[in-house]
Amino acid sequence: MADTEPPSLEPMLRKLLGHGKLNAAERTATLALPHTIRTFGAHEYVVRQGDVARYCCVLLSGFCVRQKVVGRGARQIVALHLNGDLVDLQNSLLGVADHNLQALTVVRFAMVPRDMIMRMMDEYPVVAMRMWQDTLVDASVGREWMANIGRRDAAGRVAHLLCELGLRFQKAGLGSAEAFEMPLTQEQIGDVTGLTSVHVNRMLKAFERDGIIRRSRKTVHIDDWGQLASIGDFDDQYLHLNEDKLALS
Amino acid sequence: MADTEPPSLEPMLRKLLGHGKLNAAERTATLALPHTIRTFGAHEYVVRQGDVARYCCVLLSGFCVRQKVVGRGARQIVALHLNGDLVDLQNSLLGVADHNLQALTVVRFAMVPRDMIMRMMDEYPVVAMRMWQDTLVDASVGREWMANIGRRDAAGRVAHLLCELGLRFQKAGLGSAEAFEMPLTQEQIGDVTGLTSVHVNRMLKAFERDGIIRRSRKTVHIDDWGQLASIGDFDDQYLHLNEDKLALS
DNA sequence: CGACGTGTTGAAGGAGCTCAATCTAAGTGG
DNA sequence: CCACTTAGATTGAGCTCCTTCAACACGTCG
Repeated sequence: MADTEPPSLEPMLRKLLGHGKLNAAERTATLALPHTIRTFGAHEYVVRQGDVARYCCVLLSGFCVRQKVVGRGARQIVALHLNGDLVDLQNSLLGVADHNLQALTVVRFAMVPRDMIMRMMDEYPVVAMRMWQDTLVDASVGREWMANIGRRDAAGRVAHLLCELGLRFQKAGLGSAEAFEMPLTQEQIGDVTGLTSVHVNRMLKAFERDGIIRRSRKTVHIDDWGQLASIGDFDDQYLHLNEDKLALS
Repeated sequence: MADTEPPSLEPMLRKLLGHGKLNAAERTATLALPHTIRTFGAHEYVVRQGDVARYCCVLLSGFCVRQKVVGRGARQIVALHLNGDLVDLQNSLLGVADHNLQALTVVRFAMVPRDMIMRMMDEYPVVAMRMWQDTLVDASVGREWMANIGRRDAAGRVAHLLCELGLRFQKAGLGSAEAFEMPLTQEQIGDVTGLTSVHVNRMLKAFERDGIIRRSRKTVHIDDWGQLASIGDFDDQYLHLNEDKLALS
């Protein structure tokens, strides 16, 4: 289980460096965090609502979502994670998970025990700060999704999501902003945007008809980014991709 | 301006203690955080999207909301803050505000410079941890709102919000769960729930007709909590009100 | 090859929106 | 103290965007 020889946590370090500087000692300590590697199958639940969370999961490969189930079965996806994301710091620091964590594809995690995060906090406050910032970016994305679901029409919601995916995939090295492999089914796109799969389909077809996107297999090509961004009222500021880190030491 | 004689930050300390223990030194250091007191009028913007955030605001009295404006004018309220809340740690740690902070009523803040939070982080990691936890609870509420907006019908959304307000007001000492003063106009309730003010009105009237709630002036009485919670599919877990703090030292 | 998950399409209905008028309460200035 | 103003609440009518239901197509994988 324990598998610490290769620098498994390198994707996490890269993510944290995206939020600001870390000195050599901090970088070393980050990579040295004890962890185990675990694999989950597609559709498998990694954490269930109500579980006591003992691990912070660093996503090494694959895709997973955080989601809540309301009333009788309807599902809302509240976050989408890819490559290098620190998943479930949220839950693990609050003790009891208030939502589910589910794998979309086969997924590989580096599981870091919560206690180790706490110790890191004490010894390397700056590293903790970077982790904190990461959860804040998550929250920022969440706020944008809220606005997306609450105040845009169906076309806007889907367009906005496509733009976001493009940029995030590019950043994660999984494609370009204009061409990437869609990890979500149309039903899952609906669960992100608060729509039905049927209506998501109609929106996608409409974009395709209008020459804004093209699809082949699972690949999405965004041919007219400008128009898609306009329909989705998309402004990437909320992703905090290119923050001026200087402000934060 | 500087007004450090009375323990202005006491509400913040109380909030942080809600997330876990702090020792005497940590409590003292928290109360000793340098800050200035500022008052804002109703409807005034405290922070605007795009602003460089230099302060973390502790809400001493009044109500404020965090909100985003999409496309041409539609507004989505992404968080509601009352008494003692640490507002805008989110923004202040990320540098550039990705949303607006607006006062609903006359509002008094203790403004703590961001640098002081950063220093606190170094010297008292446990205090920083409690602040982090606070932002995580904010995020948890945000996720529930997302599910509310995306996957419940209009009656459910409004009912859910009323239940949440009741519990939060009770916790903040501003009323009981069954009777509190509504700080939001129906239009603002719409901006929280992704509905129009007209439809919010119809939902409230329906609840009143069915004997679930009563309203007089701005006061809301919840007469049938069970039914309201059922309509809103309400489960207070996401508010993390009574967490088992023992888990976190 | 057959089955299941996913995507696609049509038709019909309804939940919530838009527009607009009216009503109420709480100021505000004279 | 009262006329006037204004923000917010209330109500109705019509409409539309999105859902629901249902059928069918496609492709991938056993």
